[in-house]
Amino acid sequence: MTSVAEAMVQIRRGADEILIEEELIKKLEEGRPLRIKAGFDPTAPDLHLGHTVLINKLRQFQDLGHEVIFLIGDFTGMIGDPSGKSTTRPPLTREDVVVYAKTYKEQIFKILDPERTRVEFNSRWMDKMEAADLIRLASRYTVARMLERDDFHKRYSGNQPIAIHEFLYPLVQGYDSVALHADIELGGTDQKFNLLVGRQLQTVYGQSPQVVLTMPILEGLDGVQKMSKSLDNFIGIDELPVEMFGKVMSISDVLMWRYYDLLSFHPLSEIERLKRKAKQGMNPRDIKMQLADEIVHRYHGKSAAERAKSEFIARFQRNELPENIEEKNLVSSDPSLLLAQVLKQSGLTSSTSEARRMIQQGAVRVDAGRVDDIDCKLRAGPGCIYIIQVGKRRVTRVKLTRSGDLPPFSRTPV
RNA sequence: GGAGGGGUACCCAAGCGGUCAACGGGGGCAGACUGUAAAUCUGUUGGCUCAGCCUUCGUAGGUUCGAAUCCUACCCCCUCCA
Repeated sequence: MTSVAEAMVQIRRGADEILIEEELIKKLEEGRPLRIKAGFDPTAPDLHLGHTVLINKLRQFQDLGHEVIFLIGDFTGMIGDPSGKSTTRPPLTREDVVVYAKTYKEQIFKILDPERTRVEFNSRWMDKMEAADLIRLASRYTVARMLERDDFHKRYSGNQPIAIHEFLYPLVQGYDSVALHADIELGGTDQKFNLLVGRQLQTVYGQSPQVVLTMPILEGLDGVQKMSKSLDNFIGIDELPVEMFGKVMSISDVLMWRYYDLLSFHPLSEIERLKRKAKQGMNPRDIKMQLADEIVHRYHGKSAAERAKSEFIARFQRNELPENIEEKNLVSSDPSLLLAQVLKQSGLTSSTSEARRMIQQGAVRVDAGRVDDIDCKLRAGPGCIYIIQVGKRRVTRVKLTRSGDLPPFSRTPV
């Protein structure tokens, strides 16, 4: 068994804040498996690296012998966590929640140990709560304290609406800790308020208050905003190895260190060594590659990571075409089709207007040759296959046939 | 319940009868430079059968040769008073 002091060193790594550390040490000294709670909104079905900062920490607690309670907030999900949001969120339907929750369950065990994970749904106790109980719960907190919360405060003073039910979110989340007798609750720094409500409610209900541990929020690919699906700045743990590798490589050098700090499992000394090397002139690109390698390896295995890396090098350092190019079959009724039409119909651009813009801006290549003629047409017929690129990342192999060339039986039956 | 302010493209935000597919900023996309980095510069950012045409300024009507701009009704948001 790891000593308390050693455990504390591990637990502190990457953590933003531990409230209150002395209490945590006391709980650890009791020597029993602690109940570690972390709540998840069943709103974003696909886990991304942003989520893993927290989940990795949960895994760490499991490795230290504690019990993780992965709480799916299916009840609170119907409210929608107002944390960090500047607008009211529409309540989810029960059906949505069920679907999302299922996806979560399928994905977390890529990181967590199923043996030491208890998956809970807060509807289990919240559904039983009666209106009177809810009112009693609500009476434990004041509006003034709610408005202390940064996001509520901003919205309130910024003339943005706050619906009453949003106040219930922190209360219910806090009550979950009561229902679960949580010893520790983990959350992002933006959850601090909610986690503290849990402490207070536990005290009110005669329990010893949970220790609150907050983890930093991981910035998305843009390096500024929180990683999230809705902002499309995420790296999903389910993504293809090549995609994943490429996305890591596309982050900025500054962000790379942030990712190293929050995502890498390498010893801190190793990361320090890399930082020194970078200062001495090592190409940050190569350091980034190590990171990309580590992350892809973690979710897809060693060989997939190696393949992703070599493909990346081939594609972007040697400018070769990717190995697997998507193929599209297009049919033209004329002997030739406008390139702009081809771009749109193959899905390389979302509209012909965009296609024309891309051509005019010199972003389009056909069989590796740049085409900037807006009136360019591609011949259609047997054997007319083109490799078409738009920008650096979009590539498709287009097979262009004439409708007359099609054998009769392949026509769509009426 | 009363009084006032406001709803413009992905976001913020101008415009207040024609020159508006709509200034400016952010973000996005593309080009140059690179390390698919950052920074910088440039272009672009409703759709189409694209030197032209069509649909957009909360919703629905109306006035007018002509409306994002004026009128009417409705919906939504905010503030203050009660």
